[in-house]
Amino acid sequence: MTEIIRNVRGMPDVLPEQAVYWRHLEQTALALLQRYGYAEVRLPLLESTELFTRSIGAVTDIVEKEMYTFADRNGDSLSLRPEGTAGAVRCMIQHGLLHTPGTKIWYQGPMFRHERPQRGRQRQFSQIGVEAFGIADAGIDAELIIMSHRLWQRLGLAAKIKLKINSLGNRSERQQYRQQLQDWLRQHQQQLDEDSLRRMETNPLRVLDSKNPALQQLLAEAPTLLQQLGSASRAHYDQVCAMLSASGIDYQHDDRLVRGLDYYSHTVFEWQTDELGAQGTVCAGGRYDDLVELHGARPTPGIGFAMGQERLVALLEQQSLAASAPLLYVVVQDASLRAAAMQLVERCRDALPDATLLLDHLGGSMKAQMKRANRSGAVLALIVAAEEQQRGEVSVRHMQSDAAQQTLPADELPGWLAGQYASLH
RNA sequence: GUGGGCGUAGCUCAGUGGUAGAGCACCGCGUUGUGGCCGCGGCGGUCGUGGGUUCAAUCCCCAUCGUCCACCCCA
Repeated sequence: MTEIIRNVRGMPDVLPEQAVYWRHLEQTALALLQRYGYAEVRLPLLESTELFTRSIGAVTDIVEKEMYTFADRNGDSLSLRPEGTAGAVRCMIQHGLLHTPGTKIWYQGPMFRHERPQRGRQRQFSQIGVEAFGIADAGIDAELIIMSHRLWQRLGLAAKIKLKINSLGNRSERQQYRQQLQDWLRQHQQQLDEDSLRRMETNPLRVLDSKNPALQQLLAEAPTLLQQLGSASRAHYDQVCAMLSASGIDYQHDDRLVRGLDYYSHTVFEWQTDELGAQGTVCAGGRYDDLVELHGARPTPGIGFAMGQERLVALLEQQSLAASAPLLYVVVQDASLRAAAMQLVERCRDALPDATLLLDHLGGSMKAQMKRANRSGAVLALIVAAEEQQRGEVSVRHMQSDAAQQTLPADELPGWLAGQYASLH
């Protein structure tokens, strides 16, 4: 027998039952983003590899070992996007959209990282990303966070998701801190584990993320970024915090929140849940005031965040989403009546543009068809049979109540159905 | 990339060194033109794959692949 081909590891299918939650998430998010003035962009999945090495940071794991990179037929190095901000920035610069300050965009789609799959982590995963360009004021930092909080509320997830924030300061403050932290870590080398010793050299800020409990205790004594901030950076961060407080947003300042990507500066934040195991970050982002300049355009501040759709869907699946039942399921006595039945259903569809009307195409005994009608959850079953047909009539059976089956002229069916539909809504 | 758990029917799982079972699902019958509940019957498995031990392996051993969880990384 021919071997059955499976999906590629880490690239999962979304089946109908789950897709309902995806739709719900995307529709809810889209409506909210529009209300805050964000415009949609559609970005390619493939970009020049250099775009990512330049913006994400050459020594990050994402670039070093997680990108799907390959040579195009002409030899160019291309990569499947491992995140969305780099492509968004590229797009904005390329099309001159940064000349008008205050451009706000969003995008949605799959990202790719070659990681070992585990709960809440796939090789192809989807994000909804949001970016605002050209706004230096702390108000946009706060608004982005407030907007995301509003989304959690809309989705009924607010109680499960907590906000952590920190400031990484500007480039020079961060560099100074990096040096300071590295020195401090060196003094405590003998207490560090293998991973941390490695990161101490390559990316010392990441040591702060360690999950090793013994290390966490030690790191509580380490110098903090906040202490290192100059007055302007500190004022910016304080403003963000003040605006969040004023809006009633609960947040927790976290000295160890440093984010994985190199391009962040100033405000960084993560929305986390403890209901998804080890991958609890459901939405994360921050400022990247140097990124546009890094890509060769005029310096332009930026800020954005990305939501992990799989993770949010996993939380949404804990609640039930009422699927709307079909109004009608059409049962046909024998195949010779199917054409007439189809015409009748189409007339009904003309009269009820929003209702779900199903015609049985599998045939078989009426008993078998009625079983399918029942399983479909339809409110009504329409029976198209020879005897009624000769009188120009059809029968309607109420599947969800004890009401008696009734017979009515086929011509009156669309109008009668519309009445039934109206009484249900 | 590292470590651990698990791979038996479409799904959830039980089970035994002598080549397998349940529940659910699916199909049919109990109505000559009518669902749900109930009863009866049926379909469905190279027990992940390859090798080894054994008279004999789905069961024991090894390898491999897949999957899940954690590390790592991060949405």
